[in-house]
Amino acid sequence: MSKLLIICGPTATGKTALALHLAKQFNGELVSADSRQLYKGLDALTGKERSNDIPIWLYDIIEVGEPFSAHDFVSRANDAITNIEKRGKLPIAVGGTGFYLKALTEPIATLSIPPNALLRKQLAHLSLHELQVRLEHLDGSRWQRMNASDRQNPRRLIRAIEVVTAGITPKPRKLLCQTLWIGLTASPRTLKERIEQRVTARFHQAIGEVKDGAEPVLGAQLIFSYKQGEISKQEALRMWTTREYQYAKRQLTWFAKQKDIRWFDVQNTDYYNEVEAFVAAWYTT
RNA sequence: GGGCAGGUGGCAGAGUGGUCAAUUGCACGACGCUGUAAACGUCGCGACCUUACGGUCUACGGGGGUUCGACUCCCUCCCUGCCCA
Repeated sequence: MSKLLIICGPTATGKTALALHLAKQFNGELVSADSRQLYKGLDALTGKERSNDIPIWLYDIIEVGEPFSAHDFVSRANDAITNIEKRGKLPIAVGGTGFYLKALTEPIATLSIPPNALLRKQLAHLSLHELQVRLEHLDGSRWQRMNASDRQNPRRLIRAIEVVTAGITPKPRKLLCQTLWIGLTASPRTLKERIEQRVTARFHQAIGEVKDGAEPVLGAQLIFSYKQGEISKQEALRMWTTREYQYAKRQLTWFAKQKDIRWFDVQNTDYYNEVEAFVAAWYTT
């Protein structure tokens, strides 16, 4: 059975660096599972890391403003994985977008129901309450299954109505791979420090990547404000760091539910060797 | 030294006699999320007790006063900003 190695975890833990290292050890190629590194450009803003000899799939595949969904990700990632395997190499999915990784490994039936632009446009005018009533009428059980948070989330309600309206749910394509999940983590304090360092180091280059502040990436708006002279560099850095750290915590919340992840603390000086041994044991069986 | 404007919870900033442990935003904490996921949403956020309903205490610069009752009114002191000297 073919294998897929997965490296996940919050931002700024060195996932890509580790993945590249493992790719060299185990003859692999990377498949990025990051919803922002898909964008062309924005290297500093999204913290891309590149390699001269290891290919990284799914970097730089869309323009800013171009729509892209988890479904698109699954389909392109599957193609990449197939391609890598065909050449006898080990695919290594690496990234911090938990939903993408989950969708890739546990195919989701309704994911293949495409967005209905017209419906979305109509529903966009409705109030939260109207959306709730609409969904409850259309499919009471679907409404019942939603939790208190999602019931108050217009985006979720609209998608639910969209799914229910679409009716038939095609069978998802099952990923036939033996997966190994590796998570990188660190204490909150270390995480914050690493984020701060990273953000500071990339600030200068990031300035050049921000045009109007509307780039769909953390920090873009702040950097734009800085360019406009509205806030100081120090403030911009501090706020960007805060945003990134908040994001890291959301990622940790997400991954905490993923029970099959084997976690490694990046503060442990020997973790590269531990990961290598762990992967080797799985890879050679 | 004189005049004016202010001092409210980690920060910003509402509140101007009771319905205020105090609107709101940020930060912070926890969480949810099966086609926007670095997005989107929910909850909590003085202390203590209670499974909960709820209760007790301490708080709106310090002190004093008026009042049944003050973050809100009065006096005084301290501090900050602006203006005049």
